[in-house]
Amino acid sequence: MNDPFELTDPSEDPRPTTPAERPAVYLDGLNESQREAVEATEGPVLVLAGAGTGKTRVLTTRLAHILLQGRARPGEILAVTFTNKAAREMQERVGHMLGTPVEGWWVGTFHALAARILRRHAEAVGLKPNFTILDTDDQVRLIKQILAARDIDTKRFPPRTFSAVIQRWKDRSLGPEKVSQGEAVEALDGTAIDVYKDYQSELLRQNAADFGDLLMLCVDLFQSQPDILKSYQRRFRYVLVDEYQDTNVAQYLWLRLLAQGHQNICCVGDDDQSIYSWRGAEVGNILRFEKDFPGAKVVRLERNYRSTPHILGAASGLIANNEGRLGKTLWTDLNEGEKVRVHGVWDSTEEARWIVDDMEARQMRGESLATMAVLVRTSAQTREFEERLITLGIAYQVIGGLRFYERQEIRDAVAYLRVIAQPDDDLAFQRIANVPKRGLGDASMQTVHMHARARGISLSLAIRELTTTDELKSRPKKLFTDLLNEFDRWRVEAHDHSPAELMDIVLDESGYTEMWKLDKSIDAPGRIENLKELVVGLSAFDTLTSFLEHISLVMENEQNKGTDKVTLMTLHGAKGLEFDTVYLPGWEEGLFPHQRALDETGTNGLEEERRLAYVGLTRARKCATVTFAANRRIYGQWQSSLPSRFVDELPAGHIERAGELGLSRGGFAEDQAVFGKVSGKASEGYGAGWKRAQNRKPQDDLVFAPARVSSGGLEVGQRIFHQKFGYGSIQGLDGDKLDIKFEKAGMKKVMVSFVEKV
DNA sequence: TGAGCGTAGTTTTTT
DNA sequence: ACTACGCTCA
Repeated sequence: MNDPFELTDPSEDPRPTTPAERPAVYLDGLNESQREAVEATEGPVLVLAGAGTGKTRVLTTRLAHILLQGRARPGEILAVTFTNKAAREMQERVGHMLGTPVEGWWVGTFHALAARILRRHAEAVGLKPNFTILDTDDQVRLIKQILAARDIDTKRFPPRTFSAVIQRWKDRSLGPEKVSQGEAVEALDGTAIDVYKDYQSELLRQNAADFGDLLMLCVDLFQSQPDILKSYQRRFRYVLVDEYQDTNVAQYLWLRLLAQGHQNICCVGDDDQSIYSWRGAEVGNILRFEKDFPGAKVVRLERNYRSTPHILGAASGLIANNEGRLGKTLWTDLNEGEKVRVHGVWDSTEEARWIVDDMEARQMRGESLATMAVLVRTSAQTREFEERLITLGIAYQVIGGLRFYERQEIRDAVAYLRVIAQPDDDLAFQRIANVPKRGLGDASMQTVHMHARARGISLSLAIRELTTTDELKSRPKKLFTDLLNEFDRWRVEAHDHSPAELMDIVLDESGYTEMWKLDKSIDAPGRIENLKELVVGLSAFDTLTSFLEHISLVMENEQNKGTDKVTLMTLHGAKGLEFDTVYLPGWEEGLFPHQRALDETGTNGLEEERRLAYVGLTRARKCATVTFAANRRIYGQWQSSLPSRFVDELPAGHIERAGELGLSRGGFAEDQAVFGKVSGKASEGYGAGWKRAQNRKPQDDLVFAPARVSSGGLEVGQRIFHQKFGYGSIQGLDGDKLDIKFEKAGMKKVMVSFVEKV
């Protein structure tokens, strides 16, 4: 595998051999606005690329155009993406367009590019060039230790909460000293800022950086060292950014600093597809572009090449309910096609059955399974689909879930390599010090820990110092010394062995593989397989350092393609993909839009959920099907649910109720009786949600009564039970929501359908 | 050190 | 309903 960042100095880059005068055949076939986006090479450009409007084509053609015109050498171009997949695709497609692989240009993810810059100037921010990059798991483990040292109650504030707060600060490029007084006092009772300070100094001590640091420290570097910044500004004559709507403040600052001089920055994005605010993305970055870069050219790509008019119409009608959009009008030349099907079912089991049966019918008609996808709001929803698919013997793949390097055995093995590469890597050392069991239990680790902390040194160093004192008992002292000697030996071995060979040696000599061989549990053989796979993967690397960089920043899920399979994944995972046939199950209030999005971020949350629905619909080329169930199991309990408000927002002219409704009527009959009983009492204060449901003319027969509360009598003072918040009493009625004072959780606004009378 | 038990949490995910 | 965790006790 190539290191994507193998870089030659720009002066060594060969000039493109193609003369600029050559007729630009690669521009043929672009529509007018696409061409405009490609040809506007100078100055700031914002390309608002609606779903399916040929964004990737524009990006790659623009890059090729800059190179072919001789405006820049490859090394003078910076192309930034969010995912490795996107970076790889860009690399491949530009190479393909030019007929030769492009080498020496800076294409990659924000994090990989920032890491690369940071390694060159590590000393300027207090790191060494071989610093370790910590992942989420490492972060949390480190925070746990800090909380323990500070005696903070992890019951009240779990480590993850601190991790999240710190990450959000880093997303905004706020180091501990830059967090405002007000925020510092407020966050987690003022403890977060102290933990943040400890966390940062501990990272420096361990010569490590987390994902957020890569951007934040790079911004710090640029701001504190104008000369360094200038050198990069001069180097990168053209800057290109994909998925701009997903950038956070740190990334925005990073880009702005780099593009400040020449202002040749082209950002491509779609505000309607911004679905990552929960991990720090700021839609504001895209909405503000013209202010940040005065004189910016804005190009709208509105011609859609993917979906039929009905699908496009449904999606556009839906997204029109959002406010504060930059606004685009998607259109297409394609034939009308089918309307978006909307289908109500009794419960989630029936939903899975109905959808999978529909897929099977298509397969019988000769449609390939690979053209079909089920896009869910939450990953738990895939389970019932899997069960049904297994029953019918239909091949499927679930995208998402645990990744290769997130598995325990892989992380352990990598931890050995990390300690070899960097003796100060305490997190890695702790992970494997007693794995396999060496008799180094908590007690002796504690002693080492205390000494290390007191002296402000790494665990390895602490052990070395302790070998001359009596603080450790003689047995653990010897065991620790043996372990350190092993590592010293492996470090020597590392000189004349490839990383793969070294891994082999270490796994063998440490007894790690042996440990799993002796393990009787069912997943042990699989783990040994994974370790073998790791060694194979390692053989592509020449140096330990390049491998470690790869595993923390570039490594991804291997998805065995080839066989014809249906795809199951979350809506988030589907961004950027397309399928002929798309199924969108679970369009119910509380699930989609998700209750937590509504509770935690209100209107903004709702709008983001709506964008998610928009993303889902626009994945479909030919056929989109929305379904919702009257009953669904949530946290193990059956709850009744109302169709999502998004169902109402789909323009009537573009949808059709699926013909098979009759199938589910049997199921409804029972419900209708309940419904009748309830509706008589509706006037007693069921609220607008109920009325909304009952007034819904076109879909009257798709409306369900929440069985839970159907015995009526929801009024102020009523005692209720909520699955998540426990017991409480109703304080007020507000539409389909209730204001409830919970005994433990305090005041909350919750959905009618989620409470039970007690 | 490890099994057994009780409690809390259960949206989305990249790097 | 299910899981993952942290704690207790043998």
